[in-house]
Amino acid sequence: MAIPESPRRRSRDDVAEMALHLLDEFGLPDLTMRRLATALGVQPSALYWHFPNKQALLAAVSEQILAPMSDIHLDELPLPRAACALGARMRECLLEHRDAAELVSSSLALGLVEPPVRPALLDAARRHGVNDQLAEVAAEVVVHFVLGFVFHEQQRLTADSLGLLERSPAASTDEAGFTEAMTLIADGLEVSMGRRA
Amino acid sequence: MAIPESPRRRSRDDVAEMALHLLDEFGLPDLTMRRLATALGVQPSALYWHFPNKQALLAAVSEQILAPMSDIHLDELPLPRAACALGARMRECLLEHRDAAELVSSSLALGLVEPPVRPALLDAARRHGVNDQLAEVAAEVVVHFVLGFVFHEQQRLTADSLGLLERSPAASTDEAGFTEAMTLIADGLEVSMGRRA
DNA sequence: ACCTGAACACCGTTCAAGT
DNA sequence: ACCTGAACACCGTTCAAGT
Repeated sequence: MAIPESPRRRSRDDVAEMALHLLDEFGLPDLTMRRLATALGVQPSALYWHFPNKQALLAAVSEQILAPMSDIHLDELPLPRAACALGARMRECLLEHRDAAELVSSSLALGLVEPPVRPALLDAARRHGVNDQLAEVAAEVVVHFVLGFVFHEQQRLTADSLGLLERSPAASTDEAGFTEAMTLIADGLEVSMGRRA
Repeated sequence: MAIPESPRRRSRDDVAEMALHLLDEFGLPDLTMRRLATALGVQPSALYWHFPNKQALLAAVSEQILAPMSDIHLDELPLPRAACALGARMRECLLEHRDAAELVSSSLALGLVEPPVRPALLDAARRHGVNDQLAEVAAEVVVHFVLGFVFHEQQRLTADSLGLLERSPAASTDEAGFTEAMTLIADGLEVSMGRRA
């Protein structure tokens, strides 16, 4: 009398979601198409119906990671403070998921994902009558710095979870270095704004 | 009568040099241990006598790429100008070799290679009586920004050498964006120095 | 529309054994 | 000291065929 389980088919989103899950559990090097297929109860070739290739799949995962970026509200923050806030938020998003900085970095470089912080920063610039081009430069500096910084941070995380790493001086003193660097960038931004005004 | 060619053995440096050559010719994804072995006329397993693993080999290649960093002379340049000069030099080094930014980025994150610009920047700071810690922050910002920027730049290079890329508006307007960003960083550095003095 | 089965052309790494 | 030969345990991707 039991209605036979219809063999549930997967959507594109199901696949990306499972990929993110595997990323957190096993890390980027072990996020393979074959592992992902197995986790979904499917043949590896089935994934190629949903995505043209692995890079496209990884781009979808990148988008998931960066999705929380859009519910930040900067209100009337001036450009330099907005840059700081966006950089900090981006770091938080990346730190939520294992190897996220490396993954997003490559999706971004390949142009498969839109640079985060850019739209919000352009918006903030316009509200305060600041040149678009300056906002573009700021976005580039912030995005690259944050990705590089967190990349480094996360590699160290997995390195000493692996037991390597001779010196591990308590937890990370990274937090302070990060905000200090973001302040430096904000200061530079302020000077540039003054020069143009 | 001919003296038989002694089967020339390879040094560690020979291997790294050939790897750099293959990197330029075929790019990072095609720089495999097997290809490298073939190019050297040797079995893949032979490489593991010279290097414990592929990452170590790639670190040696990274060092070659960054080697020209050390023949820059900053003389009496103040810290912000030194940062600009070092960033620009680092970009030049990276642009000399295909996919260099991606490669160096990962060697650096793994801690297998020493951060370029850092020693020279610390030196410049000391000569001018600037706090070490500020030089550290500056080094981090510059290194991460340059790597991220050039990574992006190089990915676009290989992307449109591959024929992809819908819009290719003449050559790259990257040069201008880069110097502008470095100036922004230098300005921030100057402000920070002022605050501490 | 969504997936299977089977194959193709590769990978990095290990290890006993040779010279 | 430096390398061979052979194997192990994998990869991403394609494609005809199934339902």
